[in-house]
Amino acid sequence: MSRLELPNRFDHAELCPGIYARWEREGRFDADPSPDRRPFSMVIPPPNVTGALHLGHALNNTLQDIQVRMRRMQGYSALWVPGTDHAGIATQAVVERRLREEEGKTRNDLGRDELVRRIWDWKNQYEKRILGQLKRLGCSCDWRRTRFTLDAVCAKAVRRTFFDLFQKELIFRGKRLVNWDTFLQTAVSDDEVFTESVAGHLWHFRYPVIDPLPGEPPHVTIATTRPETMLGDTAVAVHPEPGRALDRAEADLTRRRGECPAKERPALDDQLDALRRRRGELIPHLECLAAMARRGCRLRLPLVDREIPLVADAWAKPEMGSGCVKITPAHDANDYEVGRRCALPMVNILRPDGTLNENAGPFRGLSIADARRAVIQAMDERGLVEKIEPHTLDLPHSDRSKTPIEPYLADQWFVRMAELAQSAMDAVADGRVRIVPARYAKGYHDWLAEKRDWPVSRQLWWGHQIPVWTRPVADASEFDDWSARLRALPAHQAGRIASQIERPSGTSGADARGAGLLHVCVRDDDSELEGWLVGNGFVREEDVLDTWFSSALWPHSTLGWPDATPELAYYYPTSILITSRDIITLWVARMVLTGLNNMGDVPFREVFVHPKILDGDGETMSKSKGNGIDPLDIIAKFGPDALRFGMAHLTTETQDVRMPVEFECPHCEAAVKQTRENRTLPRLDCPHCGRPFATQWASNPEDAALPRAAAVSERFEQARNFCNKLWNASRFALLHLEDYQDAPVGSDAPAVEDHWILSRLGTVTRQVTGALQSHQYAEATRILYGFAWDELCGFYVEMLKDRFQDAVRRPIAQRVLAHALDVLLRLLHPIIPFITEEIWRLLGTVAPRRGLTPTEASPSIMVADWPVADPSHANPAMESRFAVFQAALGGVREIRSRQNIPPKDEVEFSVRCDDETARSLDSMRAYFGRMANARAIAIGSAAESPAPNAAVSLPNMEIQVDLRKHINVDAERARLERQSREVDKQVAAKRAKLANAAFVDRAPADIVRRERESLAELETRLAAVRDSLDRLRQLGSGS
RNA sequence: GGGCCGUUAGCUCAGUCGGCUAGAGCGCCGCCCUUACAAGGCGGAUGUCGGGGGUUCGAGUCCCUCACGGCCCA
Repeated sequence: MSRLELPNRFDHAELCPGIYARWEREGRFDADPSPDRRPFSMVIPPPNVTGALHLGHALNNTLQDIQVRMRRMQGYSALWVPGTDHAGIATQAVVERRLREEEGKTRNDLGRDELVRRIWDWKNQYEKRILGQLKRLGCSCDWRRTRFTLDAVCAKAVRRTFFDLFQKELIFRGKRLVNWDTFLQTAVSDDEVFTESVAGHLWHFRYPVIDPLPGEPPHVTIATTRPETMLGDTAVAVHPEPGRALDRAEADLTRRRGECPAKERPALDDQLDALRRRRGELIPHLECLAAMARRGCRLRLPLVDREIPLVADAWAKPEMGSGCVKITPAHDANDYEVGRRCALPMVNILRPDGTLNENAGPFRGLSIADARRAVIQAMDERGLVEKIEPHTLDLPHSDRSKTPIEPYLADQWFVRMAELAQSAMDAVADGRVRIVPARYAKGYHDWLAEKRDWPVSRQLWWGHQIPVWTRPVADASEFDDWSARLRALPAHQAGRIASQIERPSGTSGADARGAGLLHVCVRDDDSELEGWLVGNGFVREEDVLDTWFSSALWPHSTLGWPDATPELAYYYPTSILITSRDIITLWVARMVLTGLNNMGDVPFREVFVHPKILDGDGETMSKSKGNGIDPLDIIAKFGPDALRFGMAHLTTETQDVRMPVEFECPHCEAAVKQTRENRTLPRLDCPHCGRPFATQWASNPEDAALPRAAAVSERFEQARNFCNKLWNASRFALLHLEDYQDAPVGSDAPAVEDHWILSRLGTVTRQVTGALQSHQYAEATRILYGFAWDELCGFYVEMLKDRFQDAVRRPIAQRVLAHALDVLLRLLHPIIPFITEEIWRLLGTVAPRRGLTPTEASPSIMVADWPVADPSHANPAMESRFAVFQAALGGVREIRSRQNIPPKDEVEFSVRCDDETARSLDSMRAYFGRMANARAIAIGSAAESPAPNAAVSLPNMEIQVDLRKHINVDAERARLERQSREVDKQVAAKRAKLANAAFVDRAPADIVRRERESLAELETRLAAVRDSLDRLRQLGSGS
């Protein structure tokens, strides 16, 4: 398209795909190790393939792209590795749900291979969509290096890591209580669990005492929120020293009462009263029970008719419930610990699907809910229910299936965290990894400090299958025998297999010494060796690894580890990780510890944590709430550059950002505010045009047939308008550069405004570079916006319009303009890459050689040099001269506007000021004509006041506009009176401040001096305003 | 219960070392289709900086406290 017929809008929909395709075709995103350049590298936080990207991803990836584009321009070999995450449990859950809904089948109907194949199909579809979204956003990833956490390269890294940790005995298998999702039938980690308060009951049950001695009660009472778990009870606990424990509880409460605010006191008083009542009623009874526990008293567990001990353990709290607590080690985390302390048996009563197993006796086969009802009824029939109270409890739920979690005793693989966690803590503590903003380091540290072993097995089919083969061994000699056979294998000598023996744990009584399970871990994919193991009775572990296990390796697995690739040598550690705060522990911490373990070095030097995007009500956006925005909807409406600029603009140091969401009516394009009420409705009627439209919730055919409204936000309008402004300023430049000739721009020839814009350009370059390098994205956009809009467009371009009419002054104006635009485009490019590339191309057609010392422009702005401020252009004197001009111009414009003088009518004005100011303004006289349709008739200390006039008093000058033709006395008088009051107030405040001896004595001298100057200036101004007012009054009374 | 964060114009947000006569965008009001741009230009109005206390010559900024909201952990 010719420059002359450039449209007045940048057609992003038309142009962006082609621009992106050209970058890709020309290999602009590709990065390879190059010894002569510094490396910059970054791995994408891999979006999971469960669904499409949302606005949070748009923010995350925009910031990454800004960094990598800037670094590339700065001459780094800048690599951004893209990829996606297989998100084991989430993706399998989505595919299984569809399978059930669409075909009525379960995963077992399909079998492992077929289910996994279907999940791959899903993955392929969504990976394509996700990568497509990233491209639409403009991301400059090296797509040749796209990875997937379940691909062959990552698989190799996962297997090698597992093997290494296994060999170091940092991985082990054991029976542990896990969070069991009975719906998905897998263990989930603590991080995949959320708690929700649920209204329930507290059932008080009686367990008969076997052969009570005289004076001992015939039964003990326990309270439970989960009655069905009594089938798995293996003890009842009472505190060993109930009296003392109660004393401590009371002392604690008393202390809290002393420290708490007054309004909480009554509640604590109530608790204290209850405690004291208890002491009288309960303690003798509990002391008796404690004695019974010491003598080895046993109870009869009703319904399953099992003898269980009464044990003494501090977990039983005398201040709570009946003072006794039932112990179900296989189904409660606290009870599990009691079970271990007291060597209790652990009776599992659940099958993986959440129904009860044979240990539940007559209740076998029932679901948990049914069993609960049946247990309550059976206990009631036996007269063993003492009472039932309402009770709210915090019930853990699976984040994936939204069903209640059952604590469940299962065989699991764990990563031992003690040393690994410590290494990751040290890396942040000593600054090898810097977390920005620093406050997030605390959460990282606290989480790691718990050093909780990481359960890594998942009972899923979608994921990295654990590379361990197991067979039972009956005794020590059989173990020795197998150990010898394994040692004889060549693979063993080559260090490619490792073995561990697992002894049964948690059991008591049975002599398990010698017997156990022999686990063999195989380092590499080796069918021969695996065949040998299977042939010798070893069975491969069916479970797969937690997704985070593979994500934890991402910074080095994507670079080819465990192979010693050139990429790994050159690009590792990566320069920075940019991510969101919710995965600092889950992901960032784990990357640090695996990086240290596998590579001996941290995975990244810096972690930048960016804000989260909330909706207009301050809630997190999510698909299930219906308040999310699809970035593609924003791109369709505003363009990728506007989305990116908008994202950068809201990335401030503080935490989160609210983004009011609105539907865009597909009929009339009116914006309809999204509210808590309407955001989940399947259809809405547009309040503007009255016609109905569908939302994402439309499901019935009638609703779904309606046109769908996109969810958008007006917060991108500013950014879109900015792009448009830039586009049009560039159009102006291109139209006036037709006859551009490159030549060096000397230091003498340029005009005031040239010096000014060059000086400002240097400042802006310095500020923007600093802001982007320190992740102050909002600051960078603010500086660029203000400079481009107000200074370059609002002043510089306006002032060139006259010069362009002048053949003598035209060439230098063209050169400076071309240069200024060139620098501005480069500074903006990382943020708004598409439009800057297009303008760069167009600029190249008229001004291929540009700059103050002309050089050939690069073929793509992507490979142009990042601007560096030239200190010799810094010109504070010229900037302050210009500021005087801007102020004077503003004064004239204000008077025009106040007086309602038609723009076509020229006005005359004078400026009364000191000589220095007069010299500054004198050189700018001509510009008042074009920019304010005003003509200066006098400038200087002797400038006469035309009469009548309207005046505005500014620092060091008074502007007076001749109003003989225009006077609006009332408006002028009102304005001056208001101004007089304002200035008077300021003068009074200043005088008071300076009259304060403490201030004058104690404040720094230059502050005091500035205040004095400021007061003098204000006083002059006040006098001028009053003077004008007096003259106006005379005029008014005379007319 | 513990931790982190927020509360500044009607809305969404800046405000770095305490020196402020507190800013931006949107919205609002007035004028203008001026030959780059009406997604524009020029001008204007709008604030108990959440409440209270303290430190200081001086507090939006530092400290304490209360209220409300959000997030994380238990």
